[in-house]
Amino acid sequence: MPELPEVETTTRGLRKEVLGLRILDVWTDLDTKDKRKSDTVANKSFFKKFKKEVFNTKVISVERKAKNILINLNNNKTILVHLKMTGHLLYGKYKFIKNKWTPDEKEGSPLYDPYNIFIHLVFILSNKKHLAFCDTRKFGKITLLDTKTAHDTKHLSNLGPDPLEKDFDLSTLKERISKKPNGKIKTVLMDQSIIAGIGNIYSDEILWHSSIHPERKVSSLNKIEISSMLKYSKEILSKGIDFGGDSMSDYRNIYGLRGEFQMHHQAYRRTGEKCRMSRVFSRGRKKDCNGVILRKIINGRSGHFCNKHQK
DNA sequence: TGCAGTGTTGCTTC
DNA sequence: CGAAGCAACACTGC
Repeated sequence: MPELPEVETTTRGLRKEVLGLRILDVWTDLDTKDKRKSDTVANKSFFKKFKKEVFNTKVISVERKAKNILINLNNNKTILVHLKMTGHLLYGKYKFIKNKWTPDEKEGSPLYDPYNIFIHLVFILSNKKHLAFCDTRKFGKITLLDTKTAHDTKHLSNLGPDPLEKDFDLSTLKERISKKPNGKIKTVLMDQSIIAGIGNIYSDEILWHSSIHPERKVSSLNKIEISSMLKYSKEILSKGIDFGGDSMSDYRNIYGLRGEFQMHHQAYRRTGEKCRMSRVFSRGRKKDCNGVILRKIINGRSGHFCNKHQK
């Protein structure tokens, strides 16, 4: 479920563990004929070039751009990783047994949570540890770019600003969403070319806190509502990072451990449960919403929202 | 058992 | 051009 907070959590982990290390080798079992993946490591001939180019390079910095992870190397190349639906980057000591990579418990890399790990690519690092790319559904993308022009490539050039950027303010949000006046707000919040980093979970949460129905047309939103979305976009995404990401499904940090944002969902996957919104009036009097969380497919994604307070 | 549902994105179709 | 549908893949849960 990697959205901005999960990708940021992984990026911070990498920054802590792999800066300064060299890449001594790369292994993969990916091999697809899918033309859309011809410029990624899933393509055999691309992987050959990739392996040659990253051989013996040193990791000098790690950054995040929207939901992309950029690992900058000392040869002016950048490894770009997009986790898509089920991708993880895991750091630790692994062993290769029976054609499969497994965490080496003797070396302090415990078997991760009760889910099967599908390691499809492994970087062998100069400290004898590994950076493993684990991706059940194999949607993930790993490619190599020139550092200097990385942001001008098709992978990154069409991304809108990220709500956690300091200068992302009310006028930025207004200007960005106004590009899709007829769009449903949930869909527009998730459109990476409009605003980058928000996906299905966080859009549901942001709209619940903002008391806005996910199907509201952008052009119908007033200034107060847009301010509210701005406030909660920053607040909820930051909270997601503070809790180490959302592991309701299979996201894990680089140590294979769960984040905890799923314990703080108010809307996402709470279908049929009672809405927890309550309004506080003067003299501390509180009024509960008493609504129920509904689930509805909105432009192909399942949206969760309160039938009462989200208007 | 079988099928609907799953965090993302990008290509195809209308 | 823009919006919607669907495909990429493999597993989980009802």
